[in-house]
Amino acid sequence: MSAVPELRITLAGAERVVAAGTTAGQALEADGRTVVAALVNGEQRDLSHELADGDVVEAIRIDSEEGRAILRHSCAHVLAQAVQELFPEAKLGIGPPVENGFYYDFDVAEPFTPDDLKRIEKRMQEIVKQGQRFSRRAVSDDEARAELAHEPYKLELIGLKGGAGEAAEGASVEVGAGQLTIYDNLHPRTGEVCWKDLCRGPHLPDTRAIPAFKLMRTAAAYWRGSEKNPQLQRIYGTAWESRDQLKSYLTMLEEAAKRDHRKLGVELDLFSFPDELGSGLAVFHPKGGVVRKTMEEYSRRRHEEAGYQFVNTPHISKARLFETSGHLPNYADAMFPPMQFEGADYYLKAMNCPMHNLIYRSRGRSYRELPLRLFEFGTVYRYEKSGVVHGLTRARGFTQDDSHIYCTKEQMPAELDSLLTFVLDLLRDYGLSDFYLELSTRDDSPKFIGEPEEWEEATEILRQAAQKQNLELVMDPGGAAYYGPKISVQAKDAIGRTWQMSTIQVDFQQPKRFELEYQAADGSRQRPVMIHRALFGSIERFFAVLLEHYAGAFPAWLAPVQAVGIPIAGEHVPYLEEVARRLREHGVRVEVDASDDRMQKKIRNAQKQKIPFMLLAGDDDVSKGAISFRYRDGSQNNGVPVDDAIAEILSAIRERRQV
RNA sequence: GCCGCCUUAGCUCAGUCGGCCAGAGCGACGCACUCGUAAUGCGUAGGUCGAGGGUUCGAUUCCCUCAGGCGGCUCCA
Repeated sequence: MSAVPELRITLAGAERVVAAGTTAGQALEADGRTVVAALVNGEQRDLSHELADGDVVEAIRIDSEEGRAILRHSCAHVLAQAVQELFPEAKLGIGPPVENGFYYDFDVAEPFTPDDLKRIEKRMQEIVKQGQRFSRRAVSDDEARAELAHEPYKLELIGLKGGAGEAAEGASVEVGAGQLTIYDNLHPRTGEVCWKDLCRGPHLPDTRAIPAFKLMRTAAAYWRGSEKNPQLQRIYGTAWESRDQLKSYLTMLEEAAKRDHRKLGVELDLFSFPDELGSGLAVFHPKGGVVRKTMEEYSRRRHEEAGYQFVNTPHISKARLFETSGHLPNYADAMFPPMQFEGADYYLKAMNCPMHNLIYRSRGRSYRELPLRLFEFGTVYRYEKSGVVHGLTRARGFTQDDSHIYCTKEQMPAELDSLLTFVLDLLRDYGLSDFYLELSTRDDSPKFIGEPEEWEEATEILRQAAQKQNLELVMDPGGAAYYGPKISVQAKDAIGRTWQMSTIQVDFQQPKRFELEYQAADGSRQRPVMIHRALFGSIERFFAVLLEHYAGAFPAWLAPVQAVGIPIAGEHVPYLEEVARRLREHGVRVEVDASDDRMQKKIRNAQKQKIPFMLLAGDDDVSKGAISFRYRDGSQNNGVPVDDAIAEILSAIRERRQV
């Protein structure tokens, strides 16, 4: 034993010997600005964490995902401190980091105003500038209770310790499973405790290590995520490792706002939500209608090729059908209330499957018919609560490209496999290319019905089908439909947001409830398995996703107006009309702008309408039997012979190419 | 459904600390202009200031209720 005991540690992969009492920060030679925390034996620790013999230490940089989360969490503390200084009666909820930012929940008598937010942000800046130290201190449960006697929500969390996963989304950052800790914010010179919070950590070394943050908005949120609990006032903020990063995040938000489908829908005259119809009910205008028609026609063709049969079903039905399907007992409150007449209750349909089951059942079925694939663009109506309606992505009336596949259990693996491939291929044709898959399974919630063995079997088959696609597979326990597990295809759009697109669900329940049967080769009667599958999810939602993905600049095959003729002067209109006539013969959606606007204005208008091809013609073009292209990016291709121009447009449309 | 904010012309937005005929730009319509790659000029029409109720001598403005929208929460078969 030497006088100064030594520790053997592994630092960034290399063996090292350091003096006892060395902190993670010292070992890493961390500046506390770029390296803000440490990973010790796989656990996140403060830089001030004292190392033990055998520890494996790695740096956490502020510009890593983990580092940003720590930064944001620390920033949430600063927010809470500022709020409690300005509103001493505010009680603390939880304050975790979230994607791109953080929030903190407070119980206050009055909701925060935009003005309050400004004051809070200003106070936060002062705290950041002051450079208060985050200091960790272990406490017993009883000590914590005594110190936090005036914080009822924190006391509740202490009581839930260990079951933190169930306490609330994000509560695990307050209380981990083991020892409770409190973080004190210490004044940089006096060392006096300015503020403290129950927290598992880790944190930045001090508040000055927060390079850039901004408070974003306020909102109410239920305590511990349950509508039975009181609502707290939540403040959302964002924080980044540099001012530039903050700025580019804010720019990204602006870009996202610009391509919001609700805004583009008005600007491009695609659809609207007349108040007279009611919330969540859209009408498609001619330009939106033609995009939709094109999407549907292509989908129909592909389904035909893939062996689907087309069916049609009505929009309302007697209650009995939805009792049989199990929807009414389980999901009555998501359906519009019934209409009564002729002594019966009629419901607007909220799903197509029960009606497809009736088609299956309309006569005896042979194993030779399976897999039987029924397809319908089926419009459904769901009573979405008033606060959740959101443009076309969350509507009360929408059309599913819905199909139900009836097959034998043995056919299921092959069917699911080809189904997933079909779905992904089709999505790629619409221009989405970045996917991952999510497998939603049951948990022990009572909402899931059916035998656990059936669930396991179906889940396993889905998992295998998913793994064959060589895509990332994310598990979603508890996210299944009540009747069976599902795979959903999540697609990333042009600015990196993910959207749930197609879902594929296995259902053992409805075949039982509807007593669906087929006659097997051996003459016995067997029960088919049912696979629910919507590719777009809903046409309206898919429309919105594509609209945002392309920021309104649809590829030529989908664009409402594919080409517009722009005469240099009025005398060139007949020439362009002739070009347009020839294009129309090939089914191209083309207009000639014969208005008395100036040519430059016509270009501007076409540009704003995001029309793929502008066809200009003046004397030069007319004399050569040519036209001049202007594309959406502003580039030109002048004097192109009309035949070549037509060929170029047709090939872009045929190949579904973005131009 | 819950919390907060919002609703003025087709669109985007001024304005009214309660008071004469409520404004602009874009768009629409009309006239002139006929122009080579993102806005020609002039003129005209267009609003029971989201709906209903209340306070007031007087309400677009203040209060209440409802509808619709936005941001969250909860929910999303």
